[in-house]
Amino acid sequence: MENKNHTACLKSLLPIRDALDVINGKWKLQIIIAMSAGNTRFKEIERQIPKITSRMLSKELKELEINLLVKRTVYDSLPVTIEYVLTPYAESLEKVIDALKDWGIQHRKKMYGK
Amino acid sequence: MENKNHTACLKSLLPIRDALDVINGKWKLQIIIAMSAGNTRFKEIERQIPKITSRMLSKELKELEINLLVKRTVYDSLPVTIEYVLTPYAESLEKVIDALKDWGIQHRKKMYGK
DNA sequence: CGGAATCCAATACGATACTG
DNA sequence: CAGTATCGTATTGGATTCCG
Repeated sequence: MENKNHTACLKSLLPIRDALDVINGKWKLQIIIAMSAGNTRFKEIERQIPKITSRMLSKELKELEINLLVKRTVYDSLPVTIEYVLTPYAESLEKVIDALKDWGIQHRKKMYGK
Repeated sequence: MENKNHTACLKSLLPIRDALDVINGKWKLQIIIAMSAGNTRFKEIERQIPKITSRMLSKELKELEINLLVKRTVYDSLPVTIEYVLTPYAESLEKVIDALKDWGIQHRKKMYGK
């Protein structure tokens, strides 16, 4: 970081905020994880995530859908069923998530001893 | 992400939250950028960041110091001067920041067209 | 089942004034 | 200069109830 110039760094603030907004919040990553484990139905996902409320799950799924990470499909069965699946695009987050995880792991060691 | 198992993903949530907590918020990265440009004094940093208040700068600098990213030094000059510098440890954030920036850039293209 | 509506609590952030 | 104190606002998340 120190070897980059100021204006170049400033310009990168916007995309960084974009990225943070997408994955931040208390539930987004937990939802992605629950879905990556194969859960596709609203109630299924809800059961996988302790303490989440239907209100928050609904809200977060909408945001993930807007950001093209989740696809929502309504099936015309009786009763109608609704399926949530991660899009292939969601895999592009992997590098970001891994970077955060790696840094988080070593930071925790540094802060609280290994 | 899809090819990892659920419990392994769940375990990574804690370090990810650690990392996000450190860099999240409206000002943290702006402060780091201002400091990486060579600003070391409180008022200097404040001037580099439009709209930040002394209250927020003070609060965020404390948190960055707690997380070992910033070193605060009091010099016994007259009047006393105080210097803030990024620690070498702060450079370890580079990979995280770059990953966020890269994803953010391509996400913005995907969402709003190139 | 898959939510929406309403209300409430906590936290983040801002404005302003002031201090050693 | 380098902050602190106080207050107000805004955004976020939670609890509960209800609906087709």
